[in-house]
Amino acid sequence: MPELPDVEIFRRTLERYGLGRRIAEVAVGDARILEGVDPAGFASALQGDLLLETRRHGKNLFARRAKGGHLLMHFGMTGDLQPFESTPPAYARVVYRFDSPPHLAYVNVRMLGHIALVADVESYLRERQIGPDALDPALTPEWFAQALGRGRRSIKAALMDQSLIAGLGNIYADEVLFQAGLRPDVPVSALDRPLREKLFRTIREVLATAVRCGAAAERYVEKLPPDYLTPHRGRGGACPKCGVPLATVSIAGRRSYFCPSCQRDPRG
DNA sequence: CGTTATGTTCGATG
DNA sequence: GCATCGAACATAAC
Repeated sequence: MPELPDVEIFRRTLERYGLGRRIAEVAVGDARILEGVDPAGFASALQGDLLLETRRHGKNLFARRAKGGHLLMHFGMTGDLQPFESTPPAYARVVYRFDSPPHLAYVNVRMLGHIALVADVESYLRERQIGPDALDPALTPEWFAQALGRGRRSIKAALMDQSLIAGLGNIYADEVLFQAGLRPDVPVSALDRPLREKLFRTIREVLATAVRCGAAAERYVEKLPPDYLTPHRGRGGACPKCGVPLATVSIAGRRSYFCPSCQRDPRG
């Protein structure tokens, strides 16, 4: 699930159920999800701690700790953050129990994400070379047009590059390009300034819409606007705008779905 | 058994 | 240096 809109939903879940409540007990179901800390150290650090505020940056979720520093959760491809009353859900890798229910479970089937304790958010983002958050209000179309650069790489690869702009993954990069009417395999060098600025506005609009719809690509997909590509990806889907069968192409090792009729190469 | 999946990283290669 | 590609990680579903 977790791209920016999904992680934003997780952030709200954490804010609602986890903020200002004393952490009574932490259970690590699988130590491999922890980064830079062992289960005992992780549990004892958080036991008796309070989470004071949340922050999402791209696909990363941070929570500031009363004891100092931040809890970081990254969700990989299959992560989730779920409240529960008494029995943790399946594949709960870390369980945070408060003094009373509801408690919170970090769920992750494929274990591709990670959880860590970080001292400073800005340093962490710098070390990992994570670029500005895609919904950062300070970003402008002019900035994006410049940041895209002149390289030969495809626009789809650029949109998924977290060091350029953080938050888009395979699903939403496809959605943005669909809404912008651009083929995913167009090299960034083929995009002129007006196209770049339009693309930036589409990024903001698509992400904001997905967040507003409470959209996690899988569970809430039916709540997205009817002309969104996302619900039609896969299994011989058709374009929601013109009905033409979707085409696919492999870019940066990921499958891209696009409408061969609605999405164009600006070079013709 | 093979293929695929919402992410990231690393080594090899062009 | 830049960009792409495949593999790796780990697990389930078809």
